[in-house]
Amino acid sequence: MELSCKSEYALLALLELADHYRDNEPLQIRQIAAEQKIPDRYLEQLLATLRRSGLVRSQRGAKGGYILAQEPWKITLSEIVASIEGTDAQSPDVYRDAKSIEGMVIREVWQEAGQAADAILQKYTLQDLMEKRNSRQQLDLMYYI
Amino acid sequence: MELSCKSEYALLALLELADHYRDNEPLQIRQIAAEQKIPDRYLEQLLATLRRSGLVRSQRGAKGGYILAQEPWKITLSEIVASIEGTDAQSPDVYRDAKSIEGMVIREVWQEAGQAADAILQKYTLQDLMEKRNSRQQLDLMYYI
DNA sequence: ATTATATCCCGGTTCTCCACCGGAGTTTAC
DNA sequence: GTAAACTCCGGTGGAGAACCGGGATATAAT
Repeated sequence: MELSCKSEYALLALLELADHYRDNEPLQIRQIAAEQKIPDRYLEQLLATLRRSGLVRSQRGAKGGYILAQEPWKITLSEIVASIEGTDAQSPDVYRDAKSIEGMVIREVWQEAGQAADAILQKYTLQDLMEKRNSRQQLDLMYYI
Repeated sequence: MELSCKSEYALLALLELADHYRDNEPLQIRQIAAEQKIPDRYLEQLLATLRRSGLVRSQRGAKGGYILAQEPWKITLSEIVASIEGTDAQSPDVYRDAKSIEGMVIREVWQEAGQAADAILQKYTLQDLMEKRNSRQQLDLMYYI
């Protein structure tokens, strides 16, 4: 539904990391930020979040940076947005436990809609996004010629 | 995905209006707010939004209030949340800012997920919610006996 | 006509999250 | 040991959510 800057930045960064996954050497924040036009200080926070979720590993010190913690075809978009968007540990819903029946019914429908959206995000991996992008680039090239 | 207070309040209020749809006389904000435990001054804003979207009609003055503008089985949850949550005055995609190819691919997947969620909300009407609630109440009664 | 009753419209407030910046500390390669 | 990178901490500005209040306006009943 809502595509926040956070999620898009995170996806772009992970896509960049996926591109260099074969190199087996870390990519620095600065490079990712420059390549994808992301404010570096902000990207740093997002990568820290992704690290805490185990999607990315970091190496400190000189020649350090970030690497994907798993192969690109094992990371789904669902995991990414769950990591970045939804650390809704506890919502401040004190009054929500006074659950009317209508409230519960509404919540169930909402949950169903959320699961439908998540099902879509689960069937796409980083690898899929890369391939989608590559074939798109191919298409653009064809039109250019 | 995210179930905001706004949407839940609006749904509860419309459910209340649907309950009294046969009466053909308006329900006041105060009554809805009292019945569904909604802050009345806030509910007023939401009903104003729903009115501007044509989901609800209002009658001013004494004996005034709100009535559903359409039959309960003609109002989908999709319309409701679109009215209340989304003032997404969507501009034509042609004038969408020229982003990177990866940005476009990401946006397409996001759109697909959003449409999947909206499809769920489209297949439920106010009438459906009422029936869901009624059968739920029936169930609770059975357990109570 | 006047009045009681309701919506309508204009604000303001508090709070949280987003997007982002800066500094000080820590780890590591060289 | 120094430079290069991450790590942690806090802070800012803006937007929206979730409210509250006052006054203007419309309408039914007297």
